[in-house]
Amino acid sequence: MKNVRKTVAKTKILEFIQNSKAAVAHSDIQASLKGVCDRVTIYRVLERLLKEGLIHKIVDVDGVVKYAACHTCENKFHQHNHIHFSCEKCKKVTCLDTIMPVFNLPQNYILNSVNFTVSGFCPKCK
Amino acid sequence: MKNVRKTVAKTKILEFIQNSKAAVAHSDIQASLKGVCDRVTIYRVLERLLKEGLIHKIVDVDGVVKYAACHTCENKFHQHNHIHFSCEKCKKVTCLDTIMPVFNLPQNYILNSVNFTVSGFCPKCK
DNA sequence: GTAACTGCAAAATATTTGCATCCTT
DNA sequence: AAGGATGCAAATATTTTGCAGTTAC
Repeated sequence: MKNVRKTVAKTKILEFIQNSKAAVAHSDIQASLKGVCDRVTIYRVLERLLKEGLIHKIVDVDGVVKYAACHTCENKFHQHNHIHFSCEKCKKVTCLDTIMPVFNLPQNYILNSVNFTVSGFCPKCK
Repeated sequence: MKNVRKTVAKTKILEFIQNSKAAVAHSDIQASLKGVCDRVTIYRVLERLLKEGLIHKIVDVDGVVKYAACHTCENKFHQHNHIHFSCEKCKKVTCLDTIMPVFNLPQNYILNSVNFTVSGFCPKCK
């Protein structure tokens, strides 16, 4: 088992993600932590945070990769089958923890994980 | 209104997509049409096919962009709120036209489009 | 002290743009 | 003939990798 270390970069990046109401892209982090750490370090820290289960990764409708804190995840059990809402105007991606889509896969398909993204206008932009 | 032309590249690319059971990536098309047309042409043709509503674009769980024919779309009305299934073993993405997830957005959110991707194992790989 | 982490350079990928030329209508 | 489509070169963007030096524990 790999040792997990607490570093400045990791702390700052995690704080930034946790303090953001919407999911953030690599470029958002880079802009916010200008001078604090390298582009590459951000990629590597994000990878670790994902592996440690502190954040989750969202690929939004446009193919932009974003990250959000795992507020709703209890410990090891990641419950990511909620919907991510992507606003077409302000471009913000938010996790709609409150609703959960209902569906059944056809026979013989085995479900592992779910990535639901819907887009439209958020309450502020509508 | 822009004029729409029928060209060799366009015909071949559309055929290839329509004959594929799973959604295809740019690289799949390129591999299949080696020598027939340029990388850049493929990008541009895909753009046109999208605009003309003959194919639709899927960003899969890994962020890979894929394209599939619009079998289920009647003319102008694109009904893309079906689920895309991404197999973790064979990496194929298929459209599950038969099922439709049920959900309700929280108040004041306006829904425009939907992108549902689930992953796991397809019947062949399970 | 050791293994994890970081920064910098560079490679690998993916996508876009400009422009001269070719082809469909 | 005219304007859309294509090929090639090159720019841009995004992510990954290698490696030497630094830091957390």
